[in-house]
Amino acid sequence: MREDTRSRIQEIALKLFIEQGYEATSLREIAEELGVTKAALYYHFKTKEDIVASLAEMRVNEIHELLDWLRLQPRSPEVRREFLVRYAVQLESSRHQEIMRFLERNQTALRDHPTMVRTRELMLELVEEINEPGDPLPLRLRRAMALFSLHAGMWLSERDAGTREEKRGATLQVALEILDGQESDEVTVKAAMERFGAAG
Amino acid sequence: MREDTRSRIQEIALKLFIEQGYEATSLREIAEELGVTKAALYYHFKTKEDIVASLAEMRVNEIHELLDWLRLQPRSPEVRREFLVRYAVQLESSRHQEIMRFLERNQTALRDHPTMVRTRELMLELVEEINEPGDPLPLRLRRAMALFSLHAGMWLSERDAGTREEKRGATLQVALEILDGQESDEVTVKAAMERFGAAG
DNA sequence: GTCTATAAGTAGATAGAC
DNA sequence: GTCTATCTACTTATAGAC
Repeated sequence: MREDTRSRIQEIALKLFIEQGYEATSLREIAEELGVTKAALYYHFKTKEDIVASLAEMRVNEIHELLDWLRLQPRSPEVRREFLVRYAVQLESSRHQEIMRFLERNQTALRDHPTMVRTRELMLELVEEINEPGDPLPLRLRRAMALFSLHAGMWLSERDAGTREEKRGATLQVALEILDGQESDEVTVKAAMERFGAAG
Repeated sequence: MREDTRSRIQEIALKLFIEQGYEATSLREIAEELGVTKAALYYHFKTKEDIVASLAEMRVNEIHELLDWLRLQPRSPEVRREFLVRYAVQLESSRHQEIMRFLERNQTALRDHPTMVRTRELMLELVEEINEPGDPLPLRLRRAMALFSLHAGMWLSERDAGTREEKRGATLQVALEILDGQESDEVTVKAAMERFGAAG
């Protein structure tokens, strides 16, 4: 089947790109792990970059969905919290978590890649949407950091003690605390975490 | 002069490693930009990895200094704030800021490099030192995030509006807010920022 | 300290048989 | 769809002249 080999290539490439980096992973390695020759890869993907593009596109679509939703909402504290929860839920989806890891870890190598440029643009638009035009710099920065902390939590919690559930709960809690400047009451955080848990 | 060429190699290598990535930068490029041949590089550095090691070592030394200081202090809110300020001051030193950018952007490529492993270990020890053994996970995570936000602020503020002074002030302010859970009064933040400004 | 020349290997990519 | 064989263009690294 055509689609099967294609997606196996994506799967293996993604794994190796995360482990070793994009530049350090050769098509030979991908082919070997798949049990075929390099030439076979070229039937499914015209170039090495095309493999990257096919992976990064999935992420672009996800962010775009979120951005479309956000633009239909008014700018309010409630929407910002809801947005953070939605973003966290998206991060939890294991396939997209891997793709994001790949994108994060290969930022420099893929700097000028069109899908990469698009991803950065969309992320900046997200940050703009959760801020009001006249907001002071520290407030803008703090909101951006709240979003960013969901990413950071991902890698920090690899190491720390605790179950997976505890870690993702803690990460979301901290992100919400940062967003609201610690004003978020326990009830709000608890409610958000329940929604978060239900979606995982 | 021997030392002169050696440090010019480091300087150019650092620049190219940041711009293009470690793997994507060849010794030919470094040599060309320096105006010598590849062979000349090999007189100063045995391998490409040795150039990296010489760069990463500077960072290791800086973190170690901070860790040594931190271990002599009691674990208190004041010390944690003071630590954040010291860390921010270190980040401001332009040479080390570049080295850190290099390390951040090439994490995957340098994953197994000894100096890289050492850097990660030291960072984790710093995080341990600003936490008490029995602290709950969300609190631990938030403190780690405060430290991390100083890094994030570095790249976020590349884009945002405002002067360099405003940006670094805002970044430190946000980091302190995250650390204390917004409890830090204005006076404390102002005092910290003044110290920060004096060191830049 | 820097050069020329070259070794030895790998990369991404293609042509054409099956 | 996958193969073998091959091309071209690099790469890191070394030997030895100046």
